[in-house]
Amino acid sequence: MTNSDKHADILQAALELIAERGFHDAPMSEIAEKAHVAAGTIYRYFENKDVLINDLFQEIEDKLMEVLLDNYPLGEPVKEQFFHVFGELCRYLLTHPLHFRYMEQFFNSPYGISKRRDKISGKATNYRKHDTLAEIFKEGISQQILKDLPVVVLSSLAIGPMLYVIRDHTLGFVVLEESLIRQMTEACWDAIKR
Amino acid sequence: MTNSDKHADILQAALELIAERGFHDAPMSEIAEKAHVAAGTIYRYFENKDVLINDLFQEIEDKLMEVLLDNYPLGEPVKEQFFHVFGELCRYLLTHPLHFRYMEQFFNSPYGISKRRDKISGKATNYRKHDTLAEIFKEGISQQILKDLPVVVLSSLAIGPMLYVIRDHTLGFVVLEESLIRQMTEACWDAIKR
DNA sequence: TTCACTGGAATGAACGTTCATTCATGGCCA
DNA sequence: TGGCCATGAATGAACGTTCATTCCAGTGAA
Repeated sequence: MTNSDKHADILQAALELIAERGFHDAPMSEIAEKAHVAAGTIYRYFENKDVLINDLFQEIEDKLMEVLLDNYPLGEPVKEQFFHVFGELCRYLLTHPLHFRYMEQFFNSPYGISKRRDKISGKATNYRKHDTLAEIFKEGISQQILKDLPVVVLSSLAIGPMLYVIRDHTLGFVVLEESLIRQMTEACWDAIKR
Repeated sequence: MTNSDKHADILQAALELIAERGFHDAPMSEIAEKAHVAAGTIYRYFENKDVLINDLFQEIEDKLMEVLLDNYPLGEPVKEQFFHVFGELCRYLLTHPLHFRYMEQFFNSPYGISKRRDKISGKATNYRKHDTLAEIFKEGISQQILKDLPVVVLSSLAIGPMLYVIRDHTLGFVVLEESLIRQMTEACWDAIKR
């Protein structure tokens, strides 16, 4: 194969292994094997495992943001914006279960926690991406459409259930068809609307 | 100290270390050190690390169940039962942050996932404990008080947000005072009520 | 030939677990 | 009472394994 892009191959292999088995059961040797590359080769593309893990996170987050901001109903009512983001996010995660499971692992690990801490304290190294959902909530609160609760709490009320259910879906505990997604979205809206 | 209970000491040390740093950053050697015990001694009390981890989970779950079932408003309306369980759970987790963080780690790991799988498929090894919350939801659905959604989904809608917010609380991202808890409980009820 | 890239064996640190040994206690006999 | 022994809990050095990372010989395009 003349056109091999080892950088991408390695990321893909890492994604599959880590999403399925977790950070600690995804040895570099196996990532290498899956990427059809030798163990040492990985280190030509990524300084070490931590960097690989963080790069992969960044890649996924970028893709996700792109999807969320595509066709974004700017200027439309808050409810519409919420349904757009919620729906797209849900659809994306359901069609990309590996990305979902990877993100879940990431946020439940020290990697994700420190990233989150940076973000909330405003020390994000990454300015181009503003927090879409937080903006919607602030707007909704000031328009008295949403309950007057801290943004972090509104986020949890809206997104928390969805993430749980998607997890149950990827684990095979529920089947999330379109109508169920709609009902859930409504229920989450009920939870945050005033 | 004549009255040392090494079994309990080891569990406590494991709890603290694992809750703070995760399963994979809690070596047996350090658990031993923290419990003021030699490495080998742990193996007199627990067959191996997996057993230690599962025993600790069981202990915490038992304590939690005891709290939830204490003063349980049997025969009262569904809403009342829900508020009781929700409130007690919330209070318990907030006053036992180590237990909360441990459970979180556990459920986000292969340990917890297989446990959950057993439970849902009815293969639980542990018959004495019925799933309180699931019972409430089934009752609420049949009385047409709650939305007609799968129990797993209702659970996520009700409990998901709370767990997220408590996490943010233990990480210092929000301060959960009593009024905020009440507002959240109401919001969760809004999400599941018909 | 040169040189950037690759493969995969080698390295060393960290871990869970084992086991030969030590230690502490309580019962027993003189 | 005082000395001895039996029991089994506790110890921690050592072992085997796994892993991330390094190193260097080999390869092929220019």
